Amino acid sequence: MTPAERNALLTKFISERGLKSTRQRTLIVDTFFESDGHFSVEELWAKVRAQDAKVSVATVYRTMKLLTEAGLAHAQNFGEGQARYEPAVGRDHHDHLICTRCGTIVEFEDERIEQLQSAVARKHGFTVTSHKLELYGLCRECQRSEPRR
Amino acid sequence: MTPAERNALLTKFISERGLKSTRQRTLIVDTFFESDGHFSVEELWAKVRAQDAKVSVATVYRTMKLLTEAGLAHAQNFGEGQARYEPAVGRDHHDHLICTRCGTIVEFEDERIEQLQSAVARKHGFTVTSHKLELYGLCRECQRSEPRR
DNA sequence: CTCCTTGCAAAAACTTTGCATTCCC
DNA sequence: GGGAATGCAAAGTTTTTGCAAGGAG
Repeated sequence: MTPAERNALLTKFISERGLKSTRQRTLIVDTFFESDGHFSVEELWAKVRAQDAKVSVATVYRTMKLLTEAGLAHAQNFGEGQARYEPAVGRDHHDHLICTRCGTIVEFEDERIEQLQSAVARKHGFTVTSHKLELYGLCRECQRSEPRR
Repeated sequence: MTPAERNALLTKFISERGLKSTRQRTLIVDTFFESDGHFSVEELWAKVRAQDAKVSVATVYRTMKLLTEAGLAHAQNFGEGQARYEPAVGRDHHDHLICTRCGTIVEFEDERIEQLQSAVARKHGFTVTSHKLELYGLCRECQRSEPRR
């Protein structure tokens, strides 16, 4: 999805709710979508402050909450004690492979797994609205540099 | 696995490391394994304090960390901002179906999903050591009592 | 006796909130 | 001008840690 399309969605969301578009908001949102990855609030804050040193963490938290409510970002919890956000719109659903040594996160998707998940849920009478699949291990590089001991 | 078997593992772990078996430790461990479920530290602490009012949270945290290192418990992070622990040994691996309305947690396992996960990891050069699969939605009861609007 | 463990309270890490001020529209 | 957003600092949460006192082996 293009920045223009994303901005259209955001503008709509903001105007529908009587919210306002501010310098900080714009900066945070642009920074977040610029390089898509998986940001912690702290990392995002660092990037934002590089452009405007006076933006407070609170504003970053508030903006990410807003983006999440607008459906433009998803909060992921990889068990590090702090949430990570990732862009959410215009991207296919995907899951994560996480290297426990270097922290690399690889995204993947597998239609067959999704289907099996639906089947399992159905069997238990559940209606599934979302899911989270994370595989933890060592990436190729870390397997090399950290030989079995 | 029987309490006896579990205790054997724990005793081994403790003696191997020069640790000690204390009243509090025993109480917390027994309470944790007694009714297997998914406890937050706070819930576990409440149960423990019902038997010994003077046990501190810190001890519960320290004991659960110990159990985790010993491989007898696993920390799960369902994104509530606080971790939940579940017994880990002598049970087959399983994943979770979580009702987002009433909080019910159903465990399931599916060999085919596991196989597909391995295949995906291999394709990306990862060696997987663990994984987490959670399906979020409404359980049968909550679908009934919360009709579509 | 030794040194591990505990309780307590303080500290840490992450996130939210209250309030006066500033800024959109 | 008026309501919304910001910055700041204070407060909340959850978890960890330092230290003196107590306890297991």
